[in-house]
Amino acid sequence: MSDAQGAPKLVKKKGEARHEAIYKALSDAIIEQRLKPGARLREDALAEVFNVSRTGIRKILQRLAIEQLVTLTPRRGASVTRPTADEAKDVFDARQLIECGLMPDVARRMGKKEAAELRDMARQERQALRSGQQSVAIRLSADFHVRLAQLSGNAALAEFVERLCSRSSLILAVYGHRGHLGCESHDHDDLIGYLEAGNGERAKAFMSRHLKAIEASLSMVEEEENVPDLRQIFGG
Amino acid sequence: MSDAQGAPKLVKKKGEARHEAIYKALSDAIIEQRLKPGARLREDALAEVFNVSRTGIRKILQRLAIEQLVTLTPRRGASVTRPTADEAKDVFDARQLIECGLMPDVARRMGKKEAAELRDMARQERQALRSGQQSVAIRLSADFHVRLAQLSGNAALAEFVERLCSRSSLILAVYGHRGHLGCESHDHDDLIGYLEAGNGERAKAFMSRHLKAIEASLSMVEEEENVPDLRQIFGG
DNA sequence: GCTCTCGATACTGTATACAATAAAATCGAC
DNA sequence: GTCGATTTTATTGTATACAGTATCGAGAGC
Repeated sequence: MSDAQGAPKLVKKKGEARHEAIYKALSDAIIEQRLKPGARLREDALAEVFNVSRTGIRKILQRLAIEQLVTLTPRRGASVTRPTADEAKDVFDARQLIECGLMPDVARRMGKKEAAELRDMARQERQALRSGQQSVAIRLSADFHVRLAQLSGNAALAEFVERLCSRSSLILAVYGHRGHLGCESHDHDDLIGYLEAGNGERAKAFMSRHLKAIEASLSMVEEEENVPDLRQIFGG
Repeated sequence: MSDAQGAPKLVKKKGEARHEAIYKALSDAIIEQRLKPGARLREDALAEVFNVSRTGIRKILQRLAIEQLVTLTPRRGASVTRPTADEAKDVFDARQLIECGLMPDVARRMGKKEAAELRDMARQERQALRSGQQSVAIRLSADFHVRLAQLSGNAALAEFVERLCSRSSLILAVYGHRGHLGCESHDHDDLIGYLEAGNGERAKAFMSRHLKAIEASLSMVEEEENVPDLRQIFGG
């Protein structure tokens, strides 16, 4: 899993899949902070790096804009969204309401297979953290929360959680200190325990503390911006 | 308000605003069921009706697809989404969780000005209902719920409610009987009363009953599809 | 030396043209 | 007469070319 999906490899998949791959490469790069908030994303440059025309790039940028990972300024183009403190508060309040509210349903539907899958995800996350890949760990943590929401069986809410987790990753990447990661090492394992025991109310309370702890760990200090080298980041 | 924004008037607004107008015309047409679920939306036809090139239309269709008002099938093009019963359940469960959870915050921030604005919206809704414009009333009802969510001060959750209300309108347009509208005549006024009195808990309970009542009023019978005449619908 | 204006440049916004593919219709065979 | 294969057509996917606009730099005036 080392440096992950680094280079898109210029594989000539047909249509659909190619765009999806570019989308994922971009969103991962943003979430893992290889593309830092404020970085401009020029259509020409991206088109060249990924070997597609600007048409396809624009489609992807628009999607990322709707998910609020990039900001689309009318005649200035796209740039990686720089989340504000207010937005951060809204996002974590929303997660508090939705994710906690989902826990009873998740507990009800949690089976052996699901629990095993979640434990595996938690394990991968710890491993990334141990090997110093903090930003990768942040993304894996988000994946965990999303998978959890999907287990509730409500697709609409799961999608919202997915959006909120993406934004959270961006927020964590910007405002989280190095060394003090948002999700404590064993929180996720403890949570799985409560859910597997069918104790929805306890899981709900635990999730609430868990999210509060993440939010409390943020330090609201902004970093400076710099010009990104797309070729280096994507290895194109 | 009669036949509303029927023809886009071919006004040559510059760029931004033009697309926004087309987007609104389309989403309103879908929500008010002038474009029925399953109706195909051909890019050429839309481009001609709205006097823009396919490029702009595609952008708008993609946005509508993300909001799940239209369904984008890979090489088949766009069609108005036909919500399933499962989706309807998810949407109303999600509204139950989010909108009810928001009521305490809304009650806390509700002032005289906000209450007056909401009462005016409720009045317009009743008026549309009285004059037999059921689908317009459905849209106005959605606007009311969205405005309410915005008053909570949480932009992220307000956006989610907006999405859920759009989908609800589509669901109501499809599954609601004629004559028995989702939102009862005075429910919204009663709700404003509780909120203005600062009684968040009571408002929360009332909203819960309100949403349950809407969902219970649905009859899960599907209608047949037919080919739409875009020129007639948009008056182009 | 500073600021304001004018020009060049770089980038996005939009349309159009071309290629690819899936649905439909027609023709032929059984 | 019906089923199947092939051609035709309709519609989306993609790239490219052109136009418009904002930004940056240079030069002149104060």
